[in-house]
Amino acid sequence: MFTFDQLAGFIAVAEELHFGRAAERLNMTQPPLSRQIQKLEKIVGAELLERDNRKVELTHAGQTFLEEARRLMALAERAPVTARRIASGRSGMLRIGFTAASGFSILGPLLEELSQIIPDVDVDLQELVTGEQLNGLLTGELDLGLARPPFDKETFDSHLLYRESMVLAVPSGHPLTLLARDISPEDFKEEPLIMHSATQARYFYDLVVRTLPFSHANVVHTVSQILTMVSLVAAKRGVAFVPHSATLLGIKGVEFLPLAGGDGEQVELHAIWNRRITNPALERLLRDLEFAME
Amino acid sequence: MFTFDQLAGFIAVAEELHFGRAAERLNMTQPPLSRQIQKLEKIVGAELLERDNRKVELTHAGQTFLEEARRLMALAERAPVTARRIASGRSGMLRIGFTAASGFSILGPLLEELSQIIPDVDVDLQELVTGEQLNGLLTGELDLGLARPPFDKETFDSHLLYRESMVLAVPSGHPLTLLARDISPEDFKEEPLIMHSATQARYFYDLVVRTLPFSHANVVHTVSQILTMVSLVAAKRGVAFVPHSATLLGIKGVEFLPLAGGDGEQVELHAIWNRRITNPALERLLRDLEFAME
DNA sequence: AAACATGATGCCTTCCAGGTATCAAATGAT
DNA sequence: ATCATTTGATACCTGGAAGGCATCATGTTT
Repeated sequence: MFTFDQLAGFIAVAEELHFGRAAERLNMTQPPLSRQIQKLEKIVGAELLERDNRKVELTHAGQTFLEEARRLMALAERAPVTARRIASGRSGMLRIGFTAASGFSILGPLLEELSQIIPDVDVDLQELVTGEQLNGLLTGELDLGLARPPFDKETFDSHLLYRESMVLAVPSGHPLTLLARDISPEDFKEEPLIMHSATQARYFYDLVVRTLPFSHANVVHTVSQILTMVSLVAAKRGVAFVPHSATLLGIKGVEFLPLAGGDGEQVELHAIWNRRITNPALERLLRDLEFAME
Repeated sequence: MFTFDQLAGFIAVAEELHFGRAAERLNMTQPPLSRQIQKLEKIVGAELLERDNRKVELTHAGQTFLEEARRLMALAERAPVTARRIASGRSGMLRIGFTAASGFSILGPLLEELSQIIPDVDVDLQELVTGEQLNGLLTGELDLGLARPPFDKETFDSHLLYRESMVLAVPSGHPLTLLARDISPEDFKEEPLIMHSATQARYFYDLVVRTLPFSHANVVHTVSQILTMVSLVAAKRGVAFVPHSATLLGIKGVEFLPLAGGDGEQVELHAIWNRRITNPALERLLRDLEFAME
């Protein structure tokens, strides 16, 4: 195999059509350059330059080999640059998982911010429930998750992105909309309830069970996605507890009523990542976002 | 700049994920391979492989650098093959000039033959009068010409491709078409004549002047292209001497009558090339066609 | 705890690339 | 015609780099 030095030598001679000047350009003397070209021609197996004692000319084979040589040199010069960009996190690919509910609120601004901080990084988005995200982070299929607790603090590091209160979604025209005050547990104890799945939407389920007194007897549906929930409310199947950002969905036929109390029923969205970071783009992102990395 | 050996070493390690096995594959021992990779990483300016004492893994930068390295190696392996193909004339580009008249007869079969002998050679065709072809052959803008004498036998070598007789083109229904014998000079001494240009179509002009007695007083048009000539005949502007292959033009309203005599009025088409051949594709073509190369 | 696996390091030798001096051949000037 | 000039090729030498062998360092397995 030939060497890059030989290629550079050939390109210089092909451009100067003069061994002496080419050698000067390469900061070397003429004799080794002559030998370089001879060796290259031997390796390539074809005469590339036609030279008599007065002038140097490219052969036809030399003309096309010159193109290939230039392409090789360009590629060889670009490759380390690309590698360094990726190592520094300025380029590459970031795979982000998000829960459907996080899409309403934080995803848009976050992507906007990403394109400012790491503009050359491709972002791959996947809608996944929290459990699947954690799994992806473990296997390395995911770099960053936008999900809700609980998760293993040993394995994962996180940053609280967003905290919002729960509201009660009711069909338009429902009697409760006439109340001029926040909703209390008393108000919905008779209402048919659309509830979160205990397995698929464990975070919401746990939160509601923990902070809002309600009767399981009232539960008429069990679903895992906020969007489904709000749609069912619009269809007058019952009322539901949803995060405040669900108001952004813009579904007609639903109204959202504040809940009295105010503290315990707050839901959190975290950015979560594996403490064993291998993706330089993620590293750079976290550094630039100044997330605490305890 | 890194070397191809370093790239090959990196590719082997990246594929085996094991220095020992990679070294074996490369027919070398493990220590120099380790150093090779270290040097490559230093040159590239990024960690490409993450290695502890138990396993080897590609970093993100390493993954993309691996692709670039493979591309480089593939390109480097292909380049000499292409160069050799061109040097041997099995590939490349052949620029052929032809006169309009030669296009009727020989060009089709010749191109057919070219695609058999040198299938990977691109053929660039240009319609040029003989003088322009000779000029192109001198400057190297043309590799082969299909033209008519005269030309300098010192500079150019040639091969007679085709010899055909001249015929008289007359409008359909012309009285001469009723003759049951070949045409003699007597027959057209009163006919209006469409003549070849003395400068632009010197070969035909000289030939006609030399071999066919006619009166300049009868000349009604002077043109340089056979096609124009035949079209004017069809428009009943007169009669014209054209090579036999003009019958292949398929222009309606024209008939072609044989001329008595038979020998002197033959026209020749030659393949002509510069004796200083630089294009390997031409060299190969001539060899394979078994043209005499005195 | 001992044996094993695996990548890194130290040291030696060989080989190759580059430098200097010079040659060979063709051109051009006196 | 001869001599100086130009320019690529060759001869010979030297320094550095790459590869091999032996060994180390460290983590895993039995």
